[in-house]
Amino acid sequence: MNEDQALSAFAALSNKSRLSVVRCLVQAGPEGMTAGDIARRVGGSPSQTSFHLSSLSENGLISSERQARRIIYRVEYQRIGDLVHFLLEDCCGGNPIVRSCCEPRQGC
Amino acid sequence: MNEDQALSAFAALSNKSRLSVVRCLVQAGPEGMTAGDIARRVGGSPSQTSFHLSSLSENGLISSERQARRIIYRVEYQRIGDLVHFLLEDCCGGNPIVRSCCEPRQGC
DNA sequence: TTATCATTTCAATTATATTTGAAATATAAT
DNA sequence: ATTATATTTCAAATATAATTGAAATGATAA
Repeated sequence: MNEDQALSAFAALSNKSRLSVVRCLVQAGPEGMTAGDIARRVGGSPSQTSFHLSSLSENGLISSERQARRIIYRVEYQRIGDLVHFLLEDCCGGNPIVRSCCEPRQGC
Repeated sequence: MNEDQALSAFAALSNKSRLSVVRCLVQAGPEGMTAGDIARRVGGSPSQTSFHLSSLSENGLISSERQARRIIYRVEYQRIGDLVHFLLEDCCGGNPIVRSCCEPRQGC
């Protein structure tokens, strides 16, 4: 992941509705969730939610697949991992304080 | 770190100038860097840079200390670590793919 | 093939963020 | 005291992002 991609990914995650979408999809797991269900769950209008889903898709943080007339969205863990990696290595030079926050039980 | 703090931190890091500031301060190390030097380094006007430094400070991503007529800024690794932790645990539920990207050599 | 459902797209509005340059503040030097 | 340096603050202008509601698209069912 390069700098511009990281900047866009940070922008995508800096919006409350979009962060909710990501969390929804993490909860939903590998089956994913349809656009309509996501909209209902995060409490947004269809067009509003579609706008946010596009933003997350364009950044590769989620992916989509058409299934009949629904569109199913799924979280892309690898891409979020790439962002974490960018933050740790490219941005913070592998600093041990930051890296220690990746351990489950480490008081961060 | 709570959700609102994470949202603000993502917003802070989603700007090119501000991300440059953070990288500058990582390079500078524990001695930190004065506002003026940061401005010159990232190629921004004093007032513009001050605006971005405020944004990063308010989010706790950097800290400042007055030294005579200069103000020295330093990166707050712990806070960036907290954000990484939020992304890994609160947002992604400790997903192993994301967590594996914290390892230095793991192809992320 | 007409109607319905799920979603996206678009243009207009509203809201938020950033830049700009001048003025204000704070500290130090002459 | 006056001047110079370092930084911030402020208001105005500009740029970017988000919301809204109506219309368009795509897929299925009657």
